[in-house]
Amino acid sequence: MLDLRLIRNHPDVIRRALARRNEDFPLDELLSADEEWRSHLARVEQLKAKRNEASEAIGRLKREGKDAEEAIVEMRAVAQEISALEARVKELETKIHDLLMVIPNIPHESVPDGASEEDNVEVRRWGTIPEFPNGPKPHWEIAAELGIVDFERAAKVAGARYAFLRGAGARLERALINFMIDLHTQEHGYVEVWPPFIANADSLYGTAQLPKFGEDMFRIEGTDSYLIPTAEVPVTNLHRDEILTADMLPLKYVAYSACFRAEAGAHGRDTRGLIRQHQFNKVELVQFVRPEDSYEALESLVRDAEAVLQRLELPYRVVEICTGDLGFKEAKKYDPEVWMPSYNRYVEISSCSNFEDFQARRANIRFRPAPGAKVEYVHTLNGSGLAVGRTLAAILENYQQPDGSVVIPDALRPYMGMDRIEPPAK
RNA sequence: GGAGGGGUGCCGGAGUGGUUGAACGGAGCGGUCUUGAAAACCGUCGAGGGUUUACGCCCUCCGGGGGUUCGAAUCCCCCCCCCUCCGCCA
Repeated sequence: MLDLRLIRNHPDVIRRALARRNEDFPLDELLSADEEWRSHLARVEQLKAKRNEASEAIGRLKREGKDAEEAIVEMRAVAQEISALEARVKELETKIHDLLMVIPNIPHESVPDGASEEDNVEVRRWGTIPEFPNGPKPHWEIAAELGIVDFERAAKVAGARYAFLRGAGARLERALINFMIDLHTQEHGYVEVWPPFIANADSLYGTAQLPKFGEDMFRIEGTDSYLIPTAEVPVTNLHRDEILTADMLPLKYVAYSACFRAEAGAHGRDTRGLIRQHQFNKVELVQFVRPEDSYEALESLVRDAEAVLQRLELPYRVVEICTGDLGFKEAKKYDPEVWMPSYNRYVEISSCSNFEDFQARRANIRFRPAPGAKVEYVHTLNGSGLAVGRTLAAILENYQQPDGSVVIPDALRPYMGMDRIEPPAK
């Protein structure tokens, strides 16, 4: 959510932001609703002031045992006028609020202009792309031959876009989760939390999945709760409606969660393998920081995500997302992308964003900069560190061997208890 | 799921229709005292919004939403959450 006063006083700033995003938004409608709201509000408040004054006088008269009937009758009329005007005020407030909920965040000045993902900017590459003389096998073939992923039975049990991991596959998933969390807690200063995997509508408004993206989530029938699409939701909302003290910041959390995505509109994309599932595991990093620190925090957040790829010795690049590809709530975003041999390209495996105060305003997360000072909104950030299923796929593909086995990256061996996944004996 | 109790400011905790935005504590902030600190004492101290060049003025907020009333933290209705006991369950 943007600051209504910023919109009111600097509509040019908003207009430019919308243009950079190539986004249609009825800004003039919002501005005129705001103007009308304020003029009605002024009148209602005048009447209320009058009423308050009269009510106090009535109280005084009654205490003195005098007759107050005349004033009461007069105020009865005023009360009616107030409720009529107030209805209009509320209507306008609802309209303004609804519009504020769907106006996207302002891209940071440093975000490259662009129309689509074609215009995203690669900022760095790391690692060496492996060669496969006989061509790389896709991870779903490798997994099938190793007997570690079962899509068919998952389809029988749950449906399309679910997976059963088995044996070393299941263990690899679990090893990755533990490895990632340990790295972030022990070396990057994050506090581990284990969140609920269900969140209520208030939380989803707070982090801005709602109202615009309800279709992408699984709603629990008969409730206003949803399966979380990412741990970002519960972990950011951990501090909803709170005033933090300055010494708590920066506040850095790492959380494992299963993530659930209905993926409306994704039919036909990445239908094979582990890349796009309705349920997947993710280790998420979430930070609450002072506003002046948030861009520095974004850089270190990306480095924290990259560290996972480096430890696993997976080749990757980092892409800076352009204005046209930037998500609704993001002010700036970097996507680390891992090399996926069978795709012959880099594939998104993390997404690290600074939301500035966009989520903090919605979720009402504030802090007191100094004892006695006025409260301010914090800045929130988050990033995957990393998407576990995609990491597993990347390991299978990048570490595949000519004999059908898959070597386990060194960093993972203590967690796996093996240094190689062997194909079953025939 | 059933029964009972409860949700008040940064925290604790009063307050059941008329100067209560809220007593009293604590924390914080400013000051007196002190070489310094502690203690003591004095003062200050919620959030959001409208309006104003500004000082200020005004409105709203006591879990959320409706209602009654000239007037509601206080009365009525619905909902949510927390606690205790019972049931169920891992």
